[in-house]
Amino acid sequence: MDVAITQPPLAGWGDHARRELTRAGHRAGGARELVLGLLERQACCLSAQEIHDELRAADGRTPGLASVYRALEVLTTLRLVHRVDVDGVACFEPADPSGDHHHHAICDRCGKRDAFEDAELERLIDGVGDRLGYDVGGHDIVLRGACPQCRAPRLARTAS
Amino acid sequence: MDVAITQPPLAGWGDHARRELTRAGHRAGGARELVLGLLERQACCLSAQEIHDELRAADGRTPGLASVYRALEVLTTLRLVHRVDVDGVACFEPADPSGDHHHHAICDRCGKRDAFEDAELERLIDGVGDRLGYDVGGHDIVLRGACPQCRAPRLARTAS
DNA sequence: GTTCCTGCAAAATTTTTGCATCAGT
DNA sequence: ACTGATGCAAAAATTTTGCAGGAAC
Repeated sequence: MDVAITQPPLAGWGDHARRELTRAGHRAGGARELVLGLLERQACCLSAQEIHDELRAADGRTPGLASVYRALEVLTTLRLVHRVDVDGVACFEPADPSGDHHHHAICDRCGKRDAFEDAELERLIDGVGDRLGYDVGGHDIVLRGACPQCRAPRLARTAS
Repeated sequence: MDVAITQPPLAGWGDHARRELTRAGHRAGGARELVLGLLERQACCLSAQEIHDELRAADGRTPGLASVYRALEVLTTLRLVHRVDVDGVACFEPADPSGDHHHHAICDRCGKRDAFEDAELERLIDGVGDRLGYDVGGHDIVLRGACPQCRAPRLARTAS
């Protein structure tokens, strides 16, 4: 199988991120730690608003939305999280320290976001960058369509 | 060469789009025609604001920004233009009636947007969709990095 | 003469910034 | 104590919507 569906949260990412934040001279504030702690438990990307809502639902203490954005900005700048544009809104997810990364398939119908990775795809993309003469720093791939669950009903209907 | 850099505007796209608009029961208003006419001459994607500014610079008559958005919405719905998210803002470009499409490389430094296509990449992406069980309706690939022009100076400096 | 299209303004959404205050080192 | 981090509110940027008037068919 060439395509792996990445499910589990990234092991050790949280501590790695905390170390890097300290190393970059950042203090351990409450809001950023909450954002970090949430991302740490997350398999796939979340928007700033979703992070804010999740934190409000989970803890009683909710950081301000602005602090969520500021935390995400710092984390993105330090390349500890990746920013992904999903349908016009920015989503964020832990970045694998090893450099591995995945891409996303987003369901048109239910909004579900799946992650996948494919080594051959990465190789091909690198080749494209080279041939374009670009010094490629990163890339994003987004598939849009109907996820297996959402497409199933109409497959069944068609088959009947 | 596997990678083609798509440069020239899409021949015949404008007329195709006008036909499709008529067929869908849309009237030939002034604002949409201006947007269409600009996109027709464009090689790569433009944001709504860029379209608005270009039209103001070119013609004396400038359609309202809202009309630009409305025109783009209609064109996108009819699949006559593709919408691409570039760094958080929506950009639009003519969609090839043949179904061919390209992707983008965006320069971190100068903001230049290049287009490229790669048949093998398309095949691979299709395969990924299949293996995920998605009924893939579309996909976007964006490369970010330094374009040949912007990376050249620092290559020269490194070499000296 | 309908009905759609357009422009303007207002609203909604998403993200950023200013500033006073609080907290970490 | 010093300086960064936070919360709140205001501002900015982007996109959508309401409505009255104008244009296409």
